Amino acid sequence: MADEIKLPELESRNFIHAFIEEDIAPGGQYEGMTVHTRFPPEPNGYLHIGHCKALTIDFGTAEKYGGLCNLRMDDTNPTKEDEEFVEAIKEDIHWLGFDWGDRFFYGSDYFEEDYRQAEGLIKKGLAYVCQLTPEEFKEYRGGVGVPARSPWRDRPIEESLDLFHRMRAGEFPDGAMTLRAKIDLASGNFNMRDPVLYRINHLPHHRHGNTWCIYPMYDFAHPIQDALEGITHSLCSLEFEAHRPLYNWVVEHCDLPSKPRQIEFARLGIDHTVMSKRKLRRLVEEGRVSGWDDPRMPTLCGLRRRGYTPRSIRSFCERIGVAKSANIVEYGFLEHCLREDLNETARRVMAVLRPVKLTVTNYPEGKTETVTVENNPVDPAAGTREVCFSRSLWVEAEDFLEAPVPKYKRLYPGGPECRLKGAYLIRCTGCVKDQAGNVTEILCEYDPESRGGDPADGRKVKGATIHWVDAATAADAEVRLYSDLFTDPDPDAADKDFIDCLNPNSLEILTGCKVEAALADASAPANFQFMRLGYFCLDSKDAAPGHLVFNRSVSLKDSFKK
RNA sequence: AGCGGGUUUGUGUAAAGGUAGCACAGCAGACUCUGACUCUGUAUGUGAGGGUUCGAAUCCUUCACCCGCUGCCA
Repeated sequence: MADEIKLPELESRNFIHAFIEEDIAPGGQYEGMTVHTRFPPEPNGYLHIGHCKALTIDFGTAEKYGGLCNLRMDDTNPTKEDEEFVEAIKEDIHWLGFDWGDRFFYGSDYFEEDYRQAEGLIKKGLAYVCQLTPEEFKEYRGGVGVPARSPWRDRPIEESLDLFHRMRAGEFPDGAMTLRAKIDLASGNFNMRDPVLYRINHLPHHRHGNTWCIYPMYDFAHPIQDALEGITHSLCSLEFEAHRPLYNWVVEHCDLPSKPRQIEFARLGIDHTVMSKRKLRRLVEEGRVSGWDDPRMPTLCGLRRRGYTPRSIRSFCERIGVAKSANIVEYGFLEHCLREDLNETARRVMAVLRPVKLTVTNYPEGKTETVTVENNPVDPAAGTREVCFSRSLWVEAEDFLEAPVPKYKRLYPGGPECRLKGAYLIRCTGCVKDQAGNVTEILCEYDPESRGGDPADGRKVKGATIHWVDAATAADAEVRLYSDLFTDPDPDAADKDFIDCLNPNSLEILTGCKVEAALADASAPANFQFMRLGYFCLDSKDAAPGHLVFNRSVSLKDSFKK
C-alpha cells in the first residue's frame, strides 16, 4: 500500500483541465462521464523525475475530476522490455505515494484484442499486408512533397487476411512483411502515410514467451488499450502530438467501447541535468555510474538514495505547472522543494565536516557534562537529545578566521561572543599554528554562567551560533560527497557527446570522496550523504531513511569549481 | 520545404476582453540558539508591426524567431 503523502492544496488549473471541463460540460463529448486517465510506462528502464511530472498529471487529473488512474505497462515491443523494470517501476510509484489500487495492467494483455481489431480493419479494407523490406520501406517512404508508395496497397482483402493469419502463425521471418493501415500515402504528416500496425518479431515476450511473433505498434495498440480500459483522457507528452490524428483514426475505425481523447503536454526539463532515458541507460551500461540508483542520477531511486523525499519531489512536480511550451526548470527549484520539506521533518544532528580543534581554555580539564539540544527547532515534537560537552571540541574549520572579513561574525581573535549551540557562550582568544602556518587549534574562553547557551544576564549575543562535537566521544563517520551528474554546458545544446559535458567533479566523486566527519550524536547512523545546500542525508539504501541538517551552504556554481 | 506545435521578468507558471499576479532565483533590510527557517521591502516581463474595441497578453492580420516529426521505438 502506498504511503499517504500529504501535499499542500494547490489552486492549480491548467490547459488540460480547461479541455476536460469542456468535454464533461453539457453538450461536451463526455457529458456526464467520469474522467479516467492512465500512466503507461514502458518497462525498459527506471523511472526518473520527469515521470513524476507525468504521474502527477495523470493521477492528479483523475483525482481532480473524481475519476481513477490506471497503471499500465506499455510492453508491446519485446526487444527492449524486461520484467526487472516492472517491479522497480511499481516500487518507485508507490514510494511517491501514488496508488493505482487494483488497476494494474499490461498492454500486452490486450494482444488478442489488438489482433482481432486488426483483422477487422483488414476486412473493412482499411489495412493491408505490405511486403516491402525494411530497406525498401525506407526508400518508398517518399519525402516532403513526395508521396510514399507501396505496391501492395491494393492487394485483395482476402489475401491480406490470409497473410496476416500466416504472419501470426510464424510462417515468415522478421521484417518480411508488415500490416499497414490504409490512410494517406501523400499526407504531410508522415505518421499518416500508411503507418505500420504490426511487425514480425520472433523474440520471446517477457510475459507471453513465444505465444506471439507479431507485435502491434504503439500507435495502434495504445488507443485500443485506452478505449478498452475506459480511459477518457489519454495524457502524454508533446512528441506524440503529430500522432494524434493516427490515434483518432484508430479510435474511429476500430470497433471500440469508447472514444478516448489524447491531450499532450510538455515534458519536464531541468537545467544541468541529463534526463533522457536513452542517456541514463548509457551511463548505466558504460559503467559511468554504479547503477540506475546511483545517487547522482535523476532517477527516482537515485534521488531517493540522495535523500530526496517523495513529498519534495511531488511538491516540485505540482508547482512547476503544466503547459505546452518547452521548459527548463532551474535545478535550484527542486532543491528549494527539498529544503522546504526537510526543514519541517529532518532530524538535526551536529556534525563537523572539516574539523579543527577548539579548546575551551578555562573549562576544567577532565570534566564532562551533557547538554540538551533540540532535534528539530521547527518541530518541538521531535524532542531533544543529550550531547556530551568538554574542554576539547571539534568545530568547522571555516568557523574560524584569523583575520576576519567584513560581516564575519564567527570566531576570530578579539571577535564577538559566539554561542556553541546548546552549550555555552565563548569568546575567541587566539589560535595555535603549525610550522606551515596552518591553524591547528582554536583557543577560546567560555562563560560558565551561560550553560545551555543563554547568558545569565540576558545580554545579546553578537556572534553566530556554532555547531560542534565533543572530541572524546565523537563518532567517526564516512561522509560521501555526492553531486548530481551536472552537466555544463547544457547537454542537449552542445553538438558534442553529453558525456563530455558531465561535471568532472561529480565523476571524481564516484570514486568515493571521503571526508572525515565527527558526529556529535554517537547513535547517529554512520553513513551519510552530503548534499549541496547544507543537508546531510542518510543513504537510504543502507539504513532507514533520515536526514541531518547542516548549517552551511554550497551553491550549484561551487560544484563546478576546481 | 510539407505537417504539427510554441513565444508572459533570470527560470517556471497564472490572468476565459477589464489593476499583468504567484513561486523560485536576485538584491536590500528585519528576526533568529543553524549565516538555516521566517518576515518585510525591491528591480526586471506580454517576440515585432498593423487592426477591432471605451478597454487587448487575450480577438483578427502580417511578420519574426524557436521546437517537434520523415523507426517495422515508445
